[in-house]
Amino acid sequence: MTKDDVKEFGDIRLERVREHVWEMPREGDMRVPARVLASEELLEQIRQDKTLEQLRNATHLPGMTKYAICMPDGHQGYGFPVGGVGATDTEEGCISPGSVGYDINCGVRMMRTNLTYDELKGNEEELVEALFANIPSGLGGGGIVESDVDTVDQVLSRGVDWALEHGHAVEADLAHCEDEGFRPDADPDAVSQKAKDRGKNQLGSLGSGNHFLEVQRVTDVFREDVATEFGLEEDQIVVLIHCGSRGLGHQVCTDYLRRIEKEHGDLLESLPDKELAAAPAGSDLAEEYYGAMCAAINFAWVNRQLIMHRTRRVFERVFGRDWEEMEMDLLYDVAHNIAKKEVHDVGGEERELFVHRKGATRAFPAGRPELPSAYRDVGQPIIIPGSMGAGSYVLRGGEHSLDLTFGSTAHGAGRTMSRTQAKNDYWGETVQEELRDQQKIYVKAQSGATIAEEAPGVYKDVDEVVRVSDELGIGDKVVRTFPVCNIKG
DNA sequence: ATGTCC
Repeated sequence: MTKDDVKEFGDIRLERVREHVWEMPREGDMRVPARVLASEELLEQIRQDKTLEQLRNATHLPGMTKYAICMPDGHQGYGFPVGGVGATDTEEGCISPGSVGYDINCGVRMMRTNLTYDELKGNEEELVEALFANIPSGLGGGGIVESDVDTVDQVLSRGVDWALEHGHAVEADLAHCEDEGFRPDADPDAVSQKAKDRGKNQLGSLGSGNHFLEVQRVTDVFREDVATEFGLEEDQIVVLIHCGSRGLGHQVCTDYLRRIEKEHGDLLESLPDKELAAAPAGSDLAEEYYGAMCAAINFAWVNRQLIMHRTRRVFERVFGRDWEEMEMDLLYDVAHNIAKKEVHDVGGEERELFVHRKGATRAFPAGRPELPSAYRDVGQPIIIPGSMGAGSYVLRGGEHSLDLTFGSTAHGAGRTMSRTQAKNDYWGETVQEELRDQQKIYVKAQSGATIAEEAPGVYKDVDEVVRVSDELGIGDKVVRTFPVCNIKG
């Protein structure tokens, strides 16, 4: 090992295993080593906040298997880093709400169209206004569906099938969603009344922060054969939707963190950070949290489904054609804040694990039984949103993902500065005008502050994040897109 | 992320 193969950041030591793979050796009470998957450039950003310390803390969780992993877009989060993957044994391990995240099943879906950028050009203002007027966004209530608690119960237990029954989906939408838009382990009774009350008027709403809906055009195709399988080609218009489970998921996380802290204080005492609070596998609370989390996952899938279906109607009005004629079909929907029971090979043994992916995307390669038939032979589509000035990527689950990351890759570009800092450095209206005048990107938001907080300059280089994913073979580049219209909270 | 503290 040469000097360049070792990095010392305070008391944290990283050793280069090979290109883009850094290992934090096991020491003290760490149960396993940790790994950071990053280029030198991204590692230099990752080391700036508490990410590495949080990653080390995560290795203390009971039942942690192989290693705790930080993705190339990793940054500091609540307890467990955003961009973190941790797999714990479902019998001897634990489940940790902070390692899933507050926004349960925050995720991304992409819808294709058969429109080209040339056909859309000139209609950007009308389209962005129509989308903004018809798709609820921002903090607080107001959704596409104004429901009651009974309806919320149906959504929680049935997922996208509920949307299908009520005319907000077609069969093909279910077939092109992670888990077919339905987690059977959902237990609506484990979701508090308060959480349901928060969710009942938020079904079909974007929310705020980094959530958005973006019309994009495909600018680059890297793997022609896979792009063809995904129905993607250069100059095609696509729609990307990024949002989660709103107040409902947030309340589920809050409720269970509080209960777990109280009822499993002994486990809490053994952890280096109280924010990692976890329920031991097999305990009543672990079961309840898993059921509630799965219910919140279903809620988020319905949320994205309602927004997508409404988007079809908006396009119909703006372009004067039926959505079916514009072939507005769902490519795929991926979750990036989730914990799931999955079977993985660990040292030659098949084991069932809770795979916590917090700000990390499932990236299963061809052949995994969980994949829908459309993608079983090619690998799952992965959608990686970048900033509103940079564009996004579609990847394909890479052949090394099961070995390296429990079948996971990055989830986005990752912030480089706080929201407070961003508001000091940027002015929303200026950002909006520059995007329009210099890049022909039309942005409309509820609040100028949100535009400032989400200015392209506050994000890491999505190209660099994706390059690392591609070179490691965990998620392979398929196409790149560029923003056309963006609406947000 | 989030009715940005019950």
